[in-house]
Amino acid sequence: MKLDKLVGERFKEKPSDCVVDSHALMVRGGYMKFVSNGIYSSYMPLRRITKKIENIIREEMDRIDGQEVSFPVVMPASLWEESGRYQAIDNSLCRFKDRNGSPMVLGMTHEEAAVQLVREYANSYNRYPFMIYQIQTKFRDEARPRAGLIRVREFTMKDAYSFHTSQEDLEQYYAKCYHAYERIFARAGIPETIVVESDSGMMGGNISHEYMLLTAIGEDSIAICPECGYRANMEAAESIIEPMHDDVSEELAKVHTPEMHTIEEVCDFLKADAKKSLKAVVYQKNMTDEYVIVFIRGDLDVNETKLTNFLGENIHPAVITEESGIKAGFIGPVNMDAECKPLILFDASVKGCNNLVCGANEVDYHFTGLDMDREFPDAEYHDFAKIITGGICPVCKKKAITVSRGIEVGNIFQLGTKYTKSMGMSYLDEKGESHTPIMGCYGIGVGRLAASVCEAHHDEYGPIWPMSIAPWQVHLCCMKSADEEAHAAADKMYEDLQDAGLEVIYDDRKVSAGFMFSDADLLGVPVRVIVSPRNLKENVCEVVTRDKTYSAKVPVEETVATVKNLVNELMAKCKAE
RNA sequence: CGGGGUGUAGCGCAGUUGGUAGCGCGCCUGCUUUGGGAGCAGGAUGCCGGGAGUUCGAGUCUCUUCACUCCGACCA
Repeated sequence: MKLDKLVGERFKEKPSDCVVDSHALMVRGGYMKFVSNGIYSSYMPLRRITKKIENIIREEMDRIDGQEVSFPVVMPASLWEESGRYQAIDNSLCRFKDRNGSPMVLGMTHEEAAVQLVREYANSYNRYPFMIYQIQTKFRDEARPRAGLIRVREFTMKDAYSFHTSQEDLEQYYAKCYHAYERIFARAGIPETIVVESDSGMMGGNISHEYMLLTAIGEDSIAICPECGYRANMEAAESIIEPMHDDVSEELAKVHTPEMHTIEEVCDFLKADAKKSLKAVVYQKNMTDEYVIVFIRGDLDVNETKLTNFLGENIHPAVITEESGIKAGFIGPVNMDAECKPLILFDASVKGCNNLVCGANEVDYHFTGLDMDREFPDAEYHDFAKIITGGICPVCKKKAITVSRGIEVGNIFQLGTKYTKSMGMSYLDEKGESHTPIMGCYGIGVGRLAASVCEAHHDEYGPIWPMSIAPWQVHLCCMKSADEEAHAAADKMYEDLQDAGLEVIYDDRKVSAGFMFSDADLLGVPVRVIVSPRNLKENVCEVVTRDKTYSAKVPVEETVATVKNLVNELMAKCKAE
């Protein structure tokens, strides 16, 4: 490919709406163009990258006996009504009507389509297990797309669905997929991706894992224990708190705390540690608006995922009205008799604590000396707290937890029978008895993976693509192309490199060296070959790598072989273990 | 969904008390250049996001609407 005709503009200035490096570099490098909120078109360099990623995924899915299929982007609402998700999912599911007025949806995930595809076929135990997958466009009407390709509304995803006749069989296959995923990320150039336990969220099911690339710009928080290797998404990480119990339990006493609403204000005023306070966090159930108050230690935060899972329904931060009787800022468990009859829950962090500060349910008053065991001997405690850095590891019990940010580049779920059951899929076993098959599902966002690799491997000048997914393998620069001899030599080099089976992007524009090199940096091609009159005088070409770890002057006639070896070497670095 | 911010040339931005629409980069022409985003000369490019209003006159003031964006909530 000649660079002078490559569609898409590279430019110097960082677009003002780019806040993460991968986004800025991919826009500046002519990889993609904004179309609408969370919707992008790709130019050739990005398309070549995603194609290579897709092929790596394909190879690894095929290795574990995946069968590539294709599901529709547009599906009738009736299919989603079968699983109950047409009603259950919020407006991130795009709904519309066709010309006949029939309700339709845009596929945001394809469990329903997968079951629909195989439910008649897979009616006998001897057809199991099997896995089907596709690499295709999804549309999710996300509330807040951000960070370029990291979070978009329309994107390409590999989604796979496996079907099994027993939990053991699912687990066996799940383990295979687990390793296939590790191979995919290693081959795509981010072997540092880690696996964490996760909350399975709206997908239903039990066990699930997320593949995380740790980076400060990540959207997820991950709890990691360096002592024992425990890793979990913060949403799923159990929070263990040592009870704060003083030897002497003070009396419960009401104190005047004028105009003090926040934990900080009250604790400052009473010269108490936030850890010795009881904070009330108020939510409302989405369906009924019923109030839910969680009492938690003052320095901790509520993990809303845990709360949602406990309640079995969705919640939102409460709108506290006059009529509810709740005295915002002065809420406490003692004398709680608000008119709205809130559901009262206690987080495990306050279990066994005494001498706590809490609201008195009376404006401008708090209690001191709250003793949970004395005041609420029958209270039940549950884990609602967000795990914190320095927290106790749920596995090895050491106080070693660190919380880091990460991008979720892939996930795997043990779905169970949620979709097969609701959609009436069954098979006959060897005794002729009917059973519901068990499913697993496995996703990877292709564009997000490309952006993640860029995020992990770039410098201030541009991406540094791993050889396995680089848009081209070799970037050939002809300096001073007005010089006929140099231009002719570069043209020949272009032919020779291509004849050797290499993917070459060739820049013979009559532009300054700085301009040419800046464009090359933005394209991030791993190997660069420079032909110039100066080099030709010595009968050499310069061969350098984008990551600056290799630089050599090579005799012209040896250049192709040298480059070929270098490409192979760099490709070998992108191998799975 | 809650709270901020921004909409002026392809991109980045300036535009004062309301009075002829500007700068840098990029683009086009020519000449000179050429090893890390070159120089000179000339040139093209605007419904000042949309609508309504105030005014002799609106990029500027008022109202309204849309879009984008950041923080938070949500996220198979």
